[in-house]
Amino acid sequence: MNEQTRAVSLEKAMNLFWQNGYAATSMRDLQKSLDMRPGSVYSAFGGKDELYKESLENYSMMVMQNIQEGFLRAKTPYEGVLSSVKFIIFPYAKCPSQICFLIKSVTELEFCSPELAKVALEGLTEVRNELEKQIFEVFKEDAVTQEQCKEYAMLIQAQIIGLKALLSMGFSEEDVNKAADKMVKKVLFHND
Amino acid sequence: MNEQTRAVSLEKAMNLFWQNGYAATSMRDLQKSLDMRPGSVYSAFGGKDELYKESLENYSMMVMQNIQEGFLRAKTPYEGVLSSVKFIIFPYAKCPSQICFLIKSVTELEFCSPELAKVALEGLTEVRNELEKQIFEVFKEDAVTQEQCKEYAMLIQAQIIGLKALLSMGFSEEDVNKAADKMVKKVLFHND
DNA sequence: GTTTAATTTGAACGATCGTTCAAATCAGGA
DNA sequence: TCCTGATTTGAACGATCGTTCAAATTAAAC
Repeated sequence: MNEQTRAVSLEKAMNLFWQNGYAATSMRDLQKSLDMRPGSVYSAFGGKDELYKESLENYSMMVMQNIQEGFLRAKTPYEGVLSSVKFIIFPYAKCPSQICFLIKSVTELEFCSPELAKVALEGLTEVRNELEKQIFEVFKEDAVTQEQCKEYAMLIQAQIIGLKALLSMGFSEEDVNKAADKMVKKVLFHND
Repeated sequence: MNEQTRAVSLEKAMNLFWQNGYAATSMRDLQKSLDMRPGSVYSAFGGKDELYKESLENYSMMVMQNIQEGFLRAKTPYEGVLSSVKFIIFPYAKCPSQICFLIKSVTELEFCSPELAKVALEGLTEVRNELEKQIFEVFKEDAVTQEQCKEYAMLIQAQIIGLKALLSMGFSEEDVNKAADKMVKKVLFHND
């Protein structure tokens, strides 16, 4: 199996896991979606756990790449942070789930398979660290400590998770989008 | 099976489902935890889906009862809202998971079994409506519309979900507790 | 104490799970 | 064209899944 088709297959596996979760996605579902026979899947990716792990890493990489590029494209650091938040909340058109794959994984697997949950947690930390760096740029000319930016990043990440949950609960993209603007501003600029 | 022991069994089932999720909790796990034979479980609760549904309803009831009582005990409406938020974030000592059972259910089941997800969504709506009522009391003497309170309730619920996620991500109760105070205040009082 | 109704038991069912591996197929060099 | 090593195939394995139901046990009524 060449590298190109492997990447396409991994994308498909990720989408299936993302939508249905670890336990509810069977190897047979994956075999069907990837159009591969059992043995081929095992030879290309190892077992279910390994495939899930790669899916998580693939997701993290995708998010990191997009928020880094989005930040560079933005006119101001603040707009950059906002674009990162917006990308994670509204990643792309045909998303298999409104919930971030990493959070969904931690939620499902924190007790059943801590090793996989740990991989998801590492992804969340990576993203949060990137947000922290971006937030630091917003306050570059002010006297805002790294520690403060770390706290902001934590709060922004919590906002993202909460706002995405609103989408799963049926609130409109418009409502959530407005709420995102409002909450990011409140976190970063209303400190009394 | 009498009513008392049935309630105890339901509590145990809820805790198991809450911790491990729907798919990763087998009927055999439940049979062991409830110390009941397969047939007895089916006769008392029906199948797995019905038992899960009852667990969700039991959770919603427990949360509703606690936030209603907490609000009544509070000295001011604002402290009442805060106590509701705090109860959902830090419900009780030996909680099977940091994530709210309702959100965990929606996350896991929104695609695999929409009927169960719908029950969880109804629970979330019920809680949000109670929060809205409580928030309305905070602004009783100001000119704040029902519509505005509805939006606040939505945002507060998003905060709760995000902050609880921070706990699963390893942040300390102390950090999350401080963040909760801060965010509730920002949502309710910083409108510019 | 006997009979009847209600409840509990646990072996068993068919389906599906993740995984394996001998056999079939394919690709490239001689 | 034949050989050889790599890849792909899919039937099959044992384990476990949710669920059933005849039989055993318990409770209630007389």
